[in-house]
Amino acid sequence: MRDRKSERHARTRAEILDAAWETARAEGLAGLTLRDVARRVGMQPPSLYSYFASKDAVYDAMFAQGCREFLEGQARTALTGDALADLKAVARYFIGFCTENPTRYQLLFQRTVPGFEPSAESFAVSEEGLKALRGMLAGIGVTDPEALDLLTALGTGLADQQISNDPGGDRWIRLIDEAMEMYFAHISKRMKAGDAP
Amino acid sequence: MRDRKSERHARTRAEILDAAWETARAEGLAGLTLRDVARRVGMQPPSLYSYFASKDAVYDAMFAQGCREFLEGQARTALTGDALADLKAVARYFIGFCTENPTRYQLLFQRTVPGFEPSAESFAVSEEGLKALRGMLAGIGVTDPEALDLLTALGTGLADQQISNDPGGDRWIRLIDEAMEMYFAHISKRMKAGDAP
DNA sequence: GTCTATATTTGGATAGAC
DNA sequence: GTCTATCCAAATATAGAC
Repeated sequence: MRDRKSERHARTRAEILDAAWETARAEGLAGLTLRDVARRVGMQPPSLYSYFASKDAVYDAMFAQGCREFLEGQARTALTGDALADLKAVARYFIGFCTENPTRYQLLFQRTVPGFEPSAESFAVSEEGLKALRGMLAGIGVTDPEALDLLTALGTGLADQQISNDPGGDRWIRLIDEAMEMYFAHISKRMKAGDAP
Repeated sequence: MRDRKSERHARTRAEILDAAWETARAEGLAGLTLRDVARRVGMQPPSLYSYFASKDAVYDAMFAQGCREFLEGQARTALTGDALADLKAVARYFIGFCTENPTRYQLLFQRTVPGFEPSAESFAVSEEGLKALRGMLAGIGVTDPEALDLLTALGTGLADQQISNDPGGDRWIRLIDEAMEMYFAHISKRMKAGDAP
């Protein structure tokens, strides 16, 4: 039988989490306060403690949610089998994910929040996301660790510049395809050189 | 005649600034407090106000100092006239500058400090640094805006990954030369294609 | 210039009534 | 579960003595 009570509890929890994201977006991730979150959901600050044990627990829930969103979106990214096309698709997904919500990007990929460390459980979700990404790239044929590192640098660089220097625009998003063509040409040449040195 | 008083004042100011850097490195940039800074220089917190009008003024002085350091290091970067070699030298300088002091990197290039905005004066110093960088790259032959954007993405991406995922190591620093070779091959091809489309 | 004392604000967290 | 009342700590900043 359905547990109407815990359903309601979960719903309210989700509502608070939404409010926390809005607040973080407005005030900056480090500037998040429970007071602001409470005001946004129409509660008094102490009432939040029925849903989250501490402010850090809120950060942790946001972190876990962000990781899940990353995984879900990744599962929806359709691959064709054509290496270059798939490389572009993965890059577009990753950079799109980062730029569409810079606050989430900051929480997940940069470590700039005061004293926050994700819980072991949340961290496991995060690891799963990275593993899935590596799996995708292995399917494309990118398995060499250095080639992978170069690719992640390119991806985060494009995302970071877009967020920092043209928020809301597409100045670096426009360069994704060109960047992937450059990268693909490079690793193709490297592989050939590796076959016959 | 020398003004011993103002010399002493400047010296103490510099000492406080050093302490602020140490504190920021230890507690995180956003976690900087005047209490900690004061303790580190052996003063009571209110005494700092003889040297800085506010906490923001401390951030601003740190920002300006970082920009000056960037400029000075850049002036010392010797170029040879060989485009690829110079590209590598500039990249090594930039990424070295970022990774050798992640706190400074965060203050100058990311915008993650609570409510801090650099003053107009400090911001001007920052602009000068970017202009010098652009000038250097123009000397190498990189003037196309999109080629420049791609290069900055590569540079910040390498620096960012190095800082975030291998602090103190050289996992991405090792890739600088390869990345610049990849980039150079790409823009060479592009230029040729542009000449005879 | 430096100190003590203090004002003020802010924000996380708890106690206990309803 | 939610509220009011409150505590406690931290941190910026000011006033005024020395």
